[in-house]
Amino acid sequence: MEEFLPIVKYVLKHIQLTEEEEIFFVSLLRITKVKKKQLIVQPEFVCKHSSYVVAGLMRAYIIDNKGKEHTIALAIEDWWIGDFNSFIFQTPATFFVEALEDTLLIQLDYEGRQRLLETHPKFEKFFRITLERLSAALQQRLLSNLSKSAEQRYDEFAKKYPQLLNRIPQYILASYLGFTAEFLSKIRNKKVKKLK
Amino acid sequence: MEEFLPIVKYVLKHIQLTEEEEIFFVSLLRITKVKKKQLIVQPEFVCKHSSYVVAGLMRAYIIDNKGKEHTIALAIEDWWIGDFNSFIFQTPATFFVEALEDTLLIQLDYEGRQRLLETHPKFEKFFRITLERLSAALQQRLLSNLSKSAEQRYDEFAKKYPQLLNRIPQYILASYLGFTAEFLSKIRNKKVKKLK
DNA sequence: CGTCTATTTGAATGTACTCAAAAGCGGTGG
DNA sequence: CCACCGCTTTTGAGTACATTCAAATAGACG
Repeated sequence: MEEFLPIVKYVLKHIQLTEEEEIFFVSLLRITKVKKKQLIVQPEFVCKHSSYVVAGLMRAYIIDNKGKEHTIALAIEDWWIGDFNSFIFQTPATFFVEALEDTLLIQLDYEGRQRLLETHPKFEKFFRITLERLSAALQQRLLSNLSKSAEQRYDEFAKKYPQLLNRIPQYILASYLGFTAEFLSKIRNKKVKKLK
Repeated sequence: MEEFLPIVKYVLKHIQLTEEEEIFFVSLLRITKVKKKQLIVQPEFVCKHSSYVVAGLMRAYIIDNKGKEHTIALAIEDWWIGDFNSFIFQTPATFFVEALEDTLLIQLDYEGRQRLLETHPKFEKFFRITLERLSAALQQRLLSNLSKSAEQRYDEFAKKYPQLLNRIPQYILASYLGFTAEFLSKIRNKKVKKLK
């Protein structure tokens, strides 16, 4: 049970659980270890699990029709990742989900989630709250893309996730922020020069 | 009660209700009529209601530090609108929410929603499902902004919401899609010329 | 109608992209 | 432990997509 502690703590932040509820919840989970560069979701296949990151770093991305990657989500410790659309509606994925570092995941599959919600409706509240936060974050990111320049978005990210800045390859960060790796390099270079 | 039928139908799409539940839910609602250009939310004030559009058209937008408007959401019949962050966390709004047409709203205030969730946990499921759909839609829009050109985004919108195309002023549509009104005009002009 | 707001048009500009090549860096095997 | 290979980052020149600003035109509403 020890190994499921992080996710249980996460759930307890949002709802209270009896011992029975906790045990049932944990019984639906499984541990998965993935190595750097390994894919856990890919286009055409249905995304069967929602994955909670215990340790490590994951990302979800697409490849557009020009062959360019666009990072739709990043997830470090205590975050969730997957192809959201594919998981919720159990339709073929459009994203790749890969490990950027060796990563330890705790996974809940779709059937498990369904059973959990049917037998323990208390978890509806848990998912409702986490979805509120997800929606709020997505809206903020959209707003940022609509109203800010590339450099402003970079600064915003650097301020919000300083610990991530040196953990993610720059070409991936660029694809997350919505511009090219070359341009990110130029933004950084400009900042270095300014400091002198 | 008649006037609350649209919203009740909307809820019934996602969860089943007993007569008691339906009556209690409706007791928490109120009808609001807003005229074109009228604001129902503005920055600094807390967004107290979640608004369901019965008839008409609303939009949520911000004004950035250069004085430009960015439309974060549009809502026609059978959609919800508000300053999501402000409503969920009951913090000061950052958006304006205004009517683009004379609009009939049904509103649920924050306290009402809280009471509803506390006394009728069944509604957790309702909000969970609607939030799943909201998140999925936001993610798709973000993806579109990350990976597509202005013209492609316009085409996508035109295909997805043909009925909205001639109902929204073009400068607002442009601010929703993430480019300027002038550029939208040029995109449209180009299309007209191609047809000849 | 007249006025106010929205759309169009054009020229100049800017931000970010493309492509290609060089430099840097990190891991792996000999 | 060093040399090499592959991947990431940097650099620069040329380009493209989209913006800005200003003025003209078209539309909507009282």
